[in-house]
Amino acid sequence: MKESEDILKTESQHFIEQTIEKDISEGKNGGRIHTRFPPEPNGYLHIGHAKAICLDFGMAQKYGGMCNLRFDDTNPTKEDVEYVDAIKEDINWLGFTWEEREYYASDYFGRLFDFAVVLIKRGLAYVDDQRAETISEQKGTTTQPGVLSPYRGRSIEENLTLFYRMNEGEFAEGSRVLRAKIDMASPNMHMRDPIIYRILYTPHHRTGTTWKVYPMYDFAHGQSDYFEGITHSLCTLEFEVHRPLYDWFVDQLMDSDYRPRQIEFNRLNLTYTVMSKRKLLELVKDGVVRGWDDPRMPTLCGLRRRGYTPESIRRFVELIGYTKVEAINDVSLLEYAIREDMNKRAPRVFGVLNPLKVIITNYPEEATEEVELVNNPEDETHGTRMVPFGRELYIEQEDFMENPPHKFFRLAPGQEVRLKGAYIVRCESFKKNENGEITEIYCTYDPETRSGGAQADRKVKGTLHWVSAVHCLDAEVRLYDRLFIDEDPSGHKDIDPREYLNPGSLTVLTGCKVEPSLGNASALDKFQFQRLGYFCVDYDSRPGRLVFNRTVSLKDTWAKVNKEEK
RNA sequence: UGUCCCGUGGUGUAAUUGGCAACACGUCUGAUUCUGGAUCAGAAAAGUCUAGGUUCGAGCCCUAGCGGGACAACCA
Repeated sequence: MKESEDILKTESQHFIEQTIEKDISEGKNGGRIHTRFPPEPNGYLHIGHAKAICLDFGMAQKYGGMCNLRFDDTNPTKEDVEYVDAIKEDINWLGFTWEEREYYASDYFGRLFDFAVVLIKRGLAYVDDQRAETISEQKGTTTQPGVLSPYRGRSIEENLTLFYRMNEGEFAEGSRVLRAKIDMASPNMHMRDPIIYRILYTPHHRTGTTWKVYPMYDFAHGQSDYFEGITHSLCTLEFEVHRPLYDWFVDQLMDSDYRPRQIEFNRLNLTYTVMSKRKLLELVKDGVVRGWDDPRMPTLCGLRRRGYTPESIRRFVELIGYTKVEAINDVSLLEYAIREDMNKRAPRVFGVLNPLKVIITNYPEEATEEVELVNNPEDETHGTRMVPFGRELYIEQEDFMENPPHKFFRLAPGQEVRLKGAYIVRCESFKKNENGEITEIYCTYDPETRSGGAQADRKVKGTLHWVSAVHCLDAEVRLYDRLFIDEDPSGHKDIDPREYLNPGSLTVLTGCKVEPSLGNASALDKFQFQRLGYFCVDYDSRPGRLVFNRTVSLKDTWAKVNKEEK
């Protein structure tokens, strides 16, 4: 019954899928689907871009189309090749490919220039000699129409000559621009004779000094879509008001039934972080974080270093969906996505973050043995491993209390716990130093309770992780917390998000102890430190000097109970 | 005193296009467990921003409000 219901239940589609399917059914563009992902190479990609990437490439995949990678490199003053390579690496890492279709808006500078000439010849573009401030003033306001530029009536010949001369380097930057002649009274500010070409002498990272004039975004994007045969140009909501202009240029360009259309969706916002490239750049420049790939950054390289997998990011994007509602998504959903992924895949290991020495007084002095531990209880195929056990061990400081509260299931004087995979031990006594800090715990073990042994089924409340003191490896562990203490740090007018920085966003722990099997782990290897969370080997890690990043903690209901009782 | 976009449990989304408001996360129970994790079973939680209208029937269509956002870069 339930199964048939599931089958009958039509899979729900978001509004972009619905639009695309409608276009297909109406036979638009011959039923062809072609999208593009168009980053500007002026910074690193962040998880907001991942949302766009999943859509652009995802729609192409789903509807048997193609997705181009196109660098929107129309502003040489802000762009650099450094970013081109990083962007490509991140897209590939996420699991998408543009095959051989790697394009640049700068590839179209010639065609764009020719198109501008066509517009001039049709009387639809003119050279304006006024300064930026004057043009801006004449634009009017959102409630008042603009005034016409005194240069608006120039002859076609004069416009043509001036535009060519602009590109020959005869005029200073800022002295002249080319504008489309549309409507200075339009309620849409973008239609009030938008600037389409400006003079720039900064060399371009790909075209060098070939060009002295560069097209503006609005004069490059739709046209590039058109040149590439893009059918669905998906972008974020803030470009909604640009759409009439996009369409206006396409109208001038069209010479067949083919036409690209722009569809806008909501940008990704995450709680407790900032997402704009500018603000992220400030964090890097100010040294608030260690770089673009700092594990606290929402950049893809940062998330990668933190231990996030491409699968978890794609899953998160799938969970939040695409709408036109401006929402702020909870980071805890992103954390859910990585936990869900790692739970199935990450090998379980023992790591002790804040070690406390335990001595098993009735265990033979020099003896050592190996116990067998399951690598992943969620997946038998991961097998088992042998972990050394001995008389002296380390457990977590948190796992012992001299005066335990009610319902504390761990070690305390007279209380019993299981050391996972090994024996049940009872705390008999402990030692304190002159500061009153507990330095050593003395336990006895019950040899019959070894896992798999005669008394193994004896029930105790708690199970602890541990490492053997003589065998374990030292490690540094970096714990991360949210970068900001405010849910929406950039959502307050006139307040700099940096006012809300979390001073405790990074905690570096040294002298942590991990089991010996971790000795040859390499960068980005991922593990579950049992009872603690998911951890990932950092790029800084070296044999003999291991460094781990905590990706995310395990859900900790004990911590919650504790907090509530406080 | 403009134009455009958007208002559905705490959060994010869905509702077969006008037919009993569903799913996920989170929360709370209980079972189970050699991870206080995971897993399994169950529960609470919105009557769809407001007021009208059309209709047998409105989250969906219409009107008017209210609230939020985008737009006046030689940025993208």
